[in-house]
Amino acid sequence: MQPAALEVFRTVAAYGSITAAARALRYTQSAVSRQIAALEAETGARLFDRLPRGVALTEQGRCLLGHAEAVLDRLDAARRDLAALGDLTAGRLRVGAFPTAVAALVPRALAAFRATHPGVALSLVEGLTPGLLERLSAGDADVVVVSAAPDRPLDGDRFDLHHLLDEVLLVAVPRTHRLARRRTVRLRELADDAFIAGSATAEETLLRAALPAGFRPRVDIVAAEWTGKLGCVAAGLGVALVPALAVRATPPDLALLRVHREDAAVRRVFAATLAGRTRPPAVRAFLARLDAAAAGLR
Amino acid sequence: MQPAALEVFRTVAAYGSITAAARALRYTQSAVSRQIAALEAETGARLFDRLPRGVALTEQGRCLLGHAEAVLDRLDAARRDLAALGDLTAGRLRVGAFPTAVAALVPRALAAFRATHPGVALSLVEGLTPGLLERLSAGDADVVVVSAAPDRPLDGDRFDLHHLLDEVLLVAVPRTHRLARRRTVRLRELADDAFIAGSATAEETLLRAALPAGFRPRVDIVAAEWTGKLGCVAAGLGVALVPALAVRATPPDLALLRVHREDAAVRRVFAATLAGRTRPPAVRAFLARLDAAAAGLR
DNA sequence: ATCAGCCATGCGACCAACGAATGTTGCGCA
DNA sequence: TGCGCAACATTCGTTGGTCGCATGGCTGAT
Repeated sequence: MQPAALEVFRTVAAYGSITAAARALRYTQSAVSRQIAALEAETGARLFDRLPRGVALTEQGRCLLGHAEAVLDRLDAARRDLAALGDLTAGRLRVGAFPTAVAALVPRALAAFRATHPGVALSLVEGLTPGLLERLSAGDADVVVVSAAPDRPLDGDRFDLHHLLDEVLLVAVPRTHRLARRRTVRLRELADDAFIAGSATAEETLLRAALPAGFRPRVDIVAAEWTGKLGCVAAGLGVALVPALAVRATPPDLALLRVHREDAAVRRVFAATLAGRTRPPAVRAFLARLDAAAAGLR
Repeated sequence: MQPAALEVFRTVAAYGSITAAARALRYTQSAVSRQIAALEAETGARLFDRLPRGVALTEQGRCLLGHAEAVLDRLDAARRDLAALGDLTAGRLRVGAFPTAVAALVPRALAAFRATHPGVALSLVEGLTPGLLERLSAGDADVVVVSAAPDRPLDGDRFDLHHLLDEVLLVAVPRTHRLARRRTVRLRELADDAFIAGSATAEETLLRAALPAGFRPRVDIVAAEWTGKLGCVAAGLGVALVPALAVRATPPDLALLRVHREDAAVRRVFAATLAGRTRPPAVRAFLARLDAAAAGLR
């Protein structure tokens, strides 16, 4: 029941002649004759009636023909699908990323990926680093973009980590602020400024951890959304801490200043895949897009 | 892409281990390892990630697995179907027969066939001999029951003819008829009797041809159906010619007499299949039932 | 540090399938 | 009726693929 034999069988059935099929397949007549004989021996059924001019399918031959064509078609489909997976004209890519990466980095990479590989089905889930790595381990994601503080590195044994960039912390100030022309500030220079905090959880878990232990900003206003937060800053109500990845472009009515690296521990951003697993072609191509997007944001 | 390789692939995927799959398949580990390697070379894709403990499917491996299982399942289905066709637990049988054969002979054979092979789908079409042979040639019937006068034999080159019986001509007479106790009559003994003819066409084409040239029966009544015809005979309105195959059993109120063989040319009844074609198992089995049914009617 | 488990690979042997040539059968033509 | 042709079957020698056996490299556990 080898596919080669089924192909021979199908051709003989189509031509109604062993000799003609042999010509078409560029085999000798004896080879085709023996292939058919072997198939008949294996199935225990006579598949062709030998007529004076050629051969004709028997009932059992017609029965097998349908199955044979289905099998050969399915094998072709398998080859096509595998090739499509290889050259990225089909397939899927399941990406996970932490919230601020979803703001600009990952969407840009996804857009570039889709532009060149429109056949690949994309999906994106947002989550926090531990949950994302859990998804990756469970096989529910192909690649996840995660972050880690330098003093708490990720498990390099379980994951292959592809370093994308180091996230810097920015301070958004009004254009009229006294430090608006500076490129870098120390946090102690902002000790007297009013801080506009973001949503409780994100602010607590992400930014607070990044700040040095001694610094306690004075919080006057809490704004849940980034737009509202930056709006408050632009209106002169105070200043705000912003992860660099959260801003797609510098708004015209405020200034973004880097926090001095000694004041804010940068978070390292990686693309993670399962260790020991070969990265599917789609993942490899997406990593290249992520690199480009990260370079644009650096 | 040989089925054996796909089977190995499926087993390795199921066990997650080349060694375990080899044990299950009663192969050596090296054979399985090389089968997988060959499959990867053929597809141009890495199908498994080699882990410290066993192997794990890659994305492309999962893609192939679905196709491989479909192919293997279909091959199993093909084997089952062929076996079923061989042992008559499945398949179909398309029978054709001329009208009087449909009265008793063919239905009895079909009933016996169905009793032992309930899985085979049966179909029966009624027709005249030329049309039936046309159907057979066109592949629209598997076996046809046909009749022929001895002086006009069927084309033995195009058809394999299996002789079932010779149809005798009967005369139906009332129980009170002067010849009712006889077993055989000469037609000239009925020269003064009134004949009840059947439907015009059937009577003309079938019976008239069977009668000797010199005999002209006196026709008083025409009755289209067999039941009405025999009813008229029972009522004493006359006598009627009846092909033996048209009567399932002797009605209680009339007598059936054989016409002397010199007076009526018997029609030979055959089961015909295409010459040079091997008879499918269902046809062979049905021919045996036809033989038995014919023996019962002889 | 040694051991055990797992996969990859080199080697020799075997079997299956191929091509070339020949045999067999049935049809068509002179 | 005999011959030639066309198509399928069969035999023989060769070749390539696949198996078992053995070995080696690697990793995690005792």
